[in-house]
Amino acid sequence: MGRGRVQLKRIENKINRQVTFSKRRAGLLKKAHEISVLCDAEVALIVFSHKGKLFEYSTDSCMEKILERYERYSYAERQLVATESQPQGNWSMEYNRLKAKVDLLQKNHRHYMGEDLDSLSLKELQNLEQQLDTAIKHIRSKKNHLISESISELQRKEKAIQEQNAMLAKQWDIPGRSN
Amino acid sequence: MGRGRVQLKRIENKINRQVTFSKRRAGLLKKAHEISVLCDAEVALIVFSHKGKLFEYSTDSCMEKILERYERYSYAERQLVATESQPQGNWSMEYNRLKAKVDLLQKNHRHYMGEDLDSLSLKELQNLEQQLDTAIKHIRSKKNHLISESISELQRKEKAIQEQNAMLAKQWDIPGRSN
DNA sequence: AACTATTAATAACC
DNA sequence: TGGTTATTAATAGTT
Repeated sequence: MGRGRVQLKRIENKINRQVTFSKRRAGLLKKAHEISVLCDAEVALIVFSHKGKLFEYSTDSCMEKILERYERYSYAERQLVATESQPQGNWSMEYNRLKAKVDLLQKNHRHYMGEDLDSLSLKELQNLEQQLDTAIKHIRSKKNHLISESISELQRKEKAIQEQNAMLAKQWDIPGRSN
Repeated sequence: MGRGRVQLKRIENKINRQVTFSKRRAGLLKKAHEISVLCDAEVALIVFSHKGKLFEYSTDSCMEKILERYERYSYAERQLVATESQPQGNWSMEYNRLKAKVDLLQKNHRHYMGEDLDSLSLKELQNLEQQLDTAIKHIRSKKNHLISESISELQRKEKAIQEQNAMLAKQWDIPGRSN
């Protein structure tokens, strides 16, 4: 949508790239905001320019909450990445980062325990409820699976014992009773 | 860019909102990808639908790296504030202690999400179920409280408006009509 | 899921 | 950067 089509490849001209970045960035942030409002969606957008400058948009200016929610969806993978090596450079910074993470997790955990709910909005409560509902379904299904497994295990044992009993009875029957 | 302008406000029609979400989401992801390629930028985009479904785009499909870069960026600012209570002695030890704590919390959290249940015994599953049951009761009660609060707030407003209407009606009635 | 009349975004230019 | 304009791209309403 400009004078002439554009190939989807890195713009080599530096000036041109910078100008396009600036314009498209504005457009992208605008569209992110629009879908967020129009469709009642929660959006987090992070853009690092080629030079490393940060631009961001998040619904209700609440990036951390959205990232936290995102992490809920992908913890299993995140763990592998996050448990990598130790910090190279600034210990103090990395320490604070971890500490903040612990705080976040603890706060989140309290929510999952049904505690400290005062800070949550109705929407957030509904999300939490739905999440817990799903979790409890998984847990019940797992539990029932375990129970039915142990029942069939017991049944198998019972059957084996019965067969053994029958065998034993036979051993007594054959030479024994005749009426 | 469609037949007629569109107001920047939540689309109330549910079907319409869903369709618009689907279309705009595709557009947004496309634009995110384009700016990423054209301008050699690093982009992370997270979208939760109204119903809570997750959609995402990230440059080189590497969301975690970008989020970590983001956190490094934004924690760097908080660093100034957070430079209080830090460990006195062995950084490495303290760091590992915290890291272990994070791992534990994350593992625990997954259980609360109904994930990674294989390692749990029947007894543990039952405890977890009971815990979640309690939590969900608290959450529902909090939610209902919020809802009923907002209902009585609305009723109060309604009443006030009705009174105002009555007043206005009176002002017109008294000097006006004689039949 | 397609279609198309419109609007919106933006590439090139200044 | 910031503004203008010719074009293309996105999409709202419709089928």
